Amino acid sequence: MTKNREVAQALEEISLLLQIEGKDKFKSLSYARAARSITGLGEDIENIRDRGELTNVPGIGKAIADKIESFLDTGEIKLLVELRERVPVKVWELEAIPDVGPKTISLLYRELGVTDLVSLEEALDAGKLEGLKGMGKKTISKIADGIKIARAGASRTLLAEAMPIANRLVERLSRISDVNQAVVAGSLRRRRETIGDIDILVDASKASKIMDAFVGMEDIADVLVKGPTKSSVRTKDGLRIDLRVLPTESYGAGLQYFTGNIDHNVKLRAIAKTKGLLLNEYGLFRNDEQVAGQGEEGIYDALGLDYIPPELREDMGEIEAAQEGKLPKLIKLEDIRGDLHTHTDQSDGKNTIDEMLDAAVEKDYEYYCVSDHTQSLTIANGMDEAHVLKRIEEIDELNASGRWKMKILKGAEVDILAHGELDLDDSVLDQLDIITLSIHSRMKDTKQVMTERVCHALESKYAHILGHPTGRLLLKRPEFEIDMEKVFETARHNNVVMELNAHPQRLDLNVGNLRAAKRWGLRIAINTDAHRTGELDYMQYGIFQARRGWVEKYDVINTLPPKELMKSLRK
DNA sequence: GCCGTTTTCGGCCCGACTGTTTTCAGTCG
Repeated sequence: MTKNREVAQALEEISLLLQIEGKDKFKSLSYARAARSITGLGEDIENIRDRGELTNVPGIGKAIADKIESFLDTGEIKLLVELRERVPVKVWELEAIPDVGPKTISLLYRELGVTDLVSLEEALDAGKLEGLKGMGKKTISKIADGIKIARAGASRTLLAEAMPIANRLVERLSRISDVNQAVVAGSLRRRRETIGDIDILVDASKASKIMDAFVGMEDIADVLVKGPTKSSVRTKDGLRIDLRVLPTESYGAGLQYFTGNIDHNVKLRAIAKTKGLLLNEYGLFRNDEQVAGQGEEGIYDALGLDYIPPELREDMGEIEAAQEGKLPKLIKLEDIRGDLHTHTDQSDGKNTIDEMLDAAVEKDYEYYCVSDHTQSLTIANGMDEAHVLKRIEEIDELNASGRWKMKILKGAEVDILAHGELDLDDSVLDQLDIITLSIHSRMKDTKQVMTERVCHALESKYAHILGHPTGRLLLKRPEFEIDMEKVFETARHNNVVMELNAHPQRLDLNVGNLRAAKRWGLRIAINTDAHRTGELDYMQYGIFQARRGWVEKYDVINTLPPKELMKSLRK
């Protein structure tokens, strides 16, 4: 996956440099489009290249595919090298300044020789920006302020951190009189793993009053934009919030437009055009007559598309599927019948088994698997064989007691050791209901070693589920190097289920891997990995991620009734 | 450079806001 980021960055840089050169606008847009597409892939671009399917990726044609291959083979793209020579500007630094784009960068470079933040600062201090075309006092001071923001770097926020903040905002806005409804839009509504800002849409006829209330809220550090229908602020903790107000008759169109993503919207508007229609945030229009717009459904319908759930709106095939009536029936939270990966205070969890079970019953689960860590994970107080056997006895007694109206399953999260051996003796593994295998050590193994190690573990007859298969921690630790296609193939042969770990910092598998797992005919287990009672709520984030990965109810084993669940795990 | 319900050429989403301008260019989403 690190390669995906590198390729996307290279293409994005080409796009920016082409824009700075100001030659062919559409060519530069193509590179940007391709870069966004790769960013949204999830799946390893190297695997796609190996299958010879690069040009199947939306926005990638022959020319860009060749450049990607060149980058993967040599680490270079000739065009990029040449562009950097012609325009030796550190685009990433300058582009990060708010309100500074290609035209401004071009002007600053051509007129003043500015190539990075340091030389820009020097030019500012020397008063050299004054007198340049379009550079008034306000623009110059904006640039000066923007340098600090560029230095701080773009920050992203976990979905699970942003969602409560956004919900509180929506609630506050809803309470303003004249507001009919307020709702979260943007990447938050698409349930992306991390978000860059919070987008909120308000349905109201009198916008100005709402704008005043919005920018006047506590915790607002800066007002970035304020107009009659649209405002942006930055909160004291650095989060950007965009607010758009639209009247009721445009609410659906506004929601559609504001949910995005850009490529999804662009394609929809192009389809509208072919039908002699105009689509914007006010509605879908034939000449001046509004054909649809109060609800989102009406817009998709009028464009000849099935309704596309927000989580799929990334132009990754969903529009074509909607045209053909082939959209997946996405899984829902209510479909889940139990949690198969949870911890207690017997290893590194914070609550007792009784407390966890009480919390699980609250969720109306039909089964619940207790799966604490095993011995080699000493830092998590992992259990040895004797401890696991004691736990097995205990759970048998709990089940016999009938105190909880659900089946308590005996499990363990068994460490995969250095060469793919399992961290418990077979005689003990044999007595467990569900065994989840996980990597917690040697995460810097080479791709080949890691792949062999995991695949060897999956070949064990005790391998039921592969836990958090790529080991990533969002915004913190990248996925470890591993050939997921090999892993999927081995899992397929050995009837091993892939976990979608629902912890908001993991969401592991990612979207591309979920779709790839589906292609392999693999089944998924959506598990919270809860270490305390409240974390059982993480299931909703797993469902969000599953939906983004086009996962349906029948793909997921913990939607099955208890008997069928156990049957499905048999070797 | 990409792409196809105008299909291998000729298009390429659409509008809000800002600052600097006297009507618009640049940026952003």
